[in-house]
Amino acid sequence: MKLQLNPATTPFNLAQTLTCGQSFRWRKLGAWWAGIVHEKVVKIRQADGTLNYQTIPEESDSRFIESYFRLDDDLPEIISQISSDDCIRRAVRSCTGLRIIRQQPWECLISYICATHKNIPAIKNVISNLSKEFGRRVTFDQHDFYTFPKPSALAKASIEQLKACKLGFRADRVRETARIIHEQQLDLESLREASYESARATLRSLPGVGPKVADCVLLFSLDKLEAFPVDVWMRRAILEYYSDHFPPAFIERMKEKGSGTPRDYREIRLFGQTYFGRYAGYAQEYLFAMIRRQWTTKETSISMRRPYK
DNA sequence: ACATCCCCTTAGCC
DNA sequence: AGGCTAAGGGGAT
Repeated sequence: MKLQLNPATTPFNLAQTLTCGQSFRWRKLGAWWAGIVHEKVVKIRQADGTLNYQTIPEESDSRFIESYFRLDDDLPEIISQISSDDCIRRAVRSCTGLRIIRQQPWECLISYICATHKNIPAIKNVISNLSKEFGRRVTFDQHDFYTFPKPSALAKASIEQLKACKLGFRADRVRETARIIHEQQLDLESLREASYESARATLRSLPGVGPKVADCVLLFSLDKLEAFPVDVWMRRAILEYYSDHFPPAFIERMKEKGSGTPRDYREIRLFGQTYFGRYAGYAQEYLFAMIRRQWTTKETSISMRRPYK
């Protein structure tokens, strides 16, 4: 199947979008990217304005891809809304076409509960283990893929089985959350219609869901583009680019403390949301991508690279 | 090689 | 009430 995009009205960069750390299920197979979306294996590649893709089982409706990659977001309009200064404009320019992915809430929720206190490679590893153990195998082009486990499968799993997937202390939280979703005490899809604040409060009632995990699930799966997740990278970005917007004492504390308190979290989130506006989540993704690139290419100032002693 | 530190945090205890 | 701490295991340096 083929999807033609006009770069002027619908800028999109597939590789950028798949590698910026928001989803953990994609892998490179030669020139193609392959992953699982809504129980289907998807193989996709981009040549400028053209997206080529195949799915197993066959899906003829292109809205499936358009929805997953949020091609319905008016990115030029969003970018103009978040462009509060030169810094964010530079971030946007450096990863043109980066889009937020519309993941499935259930998978997104479990993924980010598992992500607690783990780096990206380790998160991918756990999600892959879980899917292999509790998902369904689908073979495509001689490669094995596994669908994401259903709530019932994780609810029924033993703690030992979950720990064997390298979940560690997250095992209880994952199983308990799975049980609540499986028993339909909480309907994730309905949160799409709720306000940001109300959906956030509901998510926070689940074990393993703190402010950061809630904001990630809201942004990456529940269409709450005003969500502004604050993690260690966002704190580094704030320190590097936006320290002028905070009291000096606050900045000093951030430099010394690795993690920060729930109050600090709220402080930074509210800054992001008021400063960048209703598409703050997009600003967060662009800043996130920029600070990570700066960090890995060692362009960041020396003082920034040794914030914790 | 090898040690040491860090990681897209949460929850439970004072 | 808010600050401190423990909690896998892999990756980076």
